[in-house]
Amino acid sequence: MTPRADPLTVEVVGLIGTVVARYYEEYEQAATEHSLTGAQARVLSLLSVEPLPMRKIAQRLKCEPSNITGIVDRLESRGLVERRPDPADRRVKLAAPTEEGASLAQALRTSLDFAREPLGRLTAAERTLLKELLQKMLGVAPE
Amino acid sequence: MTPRADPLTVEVVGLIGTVVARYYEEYEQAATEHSLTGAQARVLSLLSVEPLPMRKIAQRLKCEPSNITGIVDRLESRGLVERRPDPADRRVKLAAPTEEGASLAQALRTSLDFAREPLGRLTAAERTLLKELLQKMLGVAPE
DNA sequence: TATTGTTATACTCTATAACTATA
DNA sequence: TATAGTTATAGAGTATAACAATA
Repeated sequence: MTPRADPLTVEVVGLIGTVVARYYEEYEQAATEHSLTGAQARVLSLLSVEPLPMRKIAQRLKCEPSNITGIVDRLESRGLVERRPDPADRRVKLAAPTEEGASLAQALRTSLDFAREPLGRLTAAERTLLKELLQKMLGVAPE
Repeated sequence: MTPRADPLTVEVVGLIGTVVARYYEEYEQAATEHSLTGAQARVLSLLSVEPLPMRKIAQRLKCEPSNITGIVDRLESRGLVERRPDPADRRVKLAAPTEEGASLAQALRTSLDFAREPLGRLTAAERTLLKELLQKMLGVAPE
């Protein structure tokens, strides 16, 4: 019983597509301004929250673990990330941002103005309403 | 005067990020199910609306025109797209979907259930509200 | 035996620059 | 001379398969 071709749903889907396209463009642009590819920026942002095993990074990015080797290699060669041994399991390598990597991740977050600039057009009440609608749409428990 | 670190805005930005990630995953998955890459699916979808000169495709995808040559080559070698001369300008080649390409584009649209399935969780009134909020956020004229 | 990370390979996407054929 | 499309090239992301080290 999902809504199909009704004009309202089609229009909302189109709007969401526009949001997605704009978000992606701005993300890529922000990454490029910091001399990172999109994939590198995503990995660095992920690691700036907490160091992760290579395997976990692949799971978060939904790609094969073998790809992560190259991405982390490039970040490491720029001194933004380092590989640490995991004391609990010698097979595991934990990727962690260096100080420079952490501050670059911070700068990246700051320049990600998307949704902050457009959200400026909404009042606080409207933002709250949007939050609730997106939560319901995504099936996220409000609290 | 854009809202910065207030918790509400941060939360909405996070939700939009989730929507974007989910949309992209589902788009890539739908493309893969039809043995297309994401880029090929985007080009084919674009052409299914109307045939376009190579140059225009690049503008729409925001990439260099030289990339389009290869993408259209691959679609053409699978019989999904053809290059037609433009009667008005012999430099121009119009890329257009074949019958098979058009029906594949249609199938792709149908399997893009994102936003249709999640939107099913919203009532018609809520979808209208979401539409209006997104329009205001994107600076789109309501009509 | 199973798992972690890596290597090797092949394909696609990407930007840049140089080329061709038209305009 | 300018523009449309292409080719050539190099770098990056991707999946697959096979490998070494460790569990």
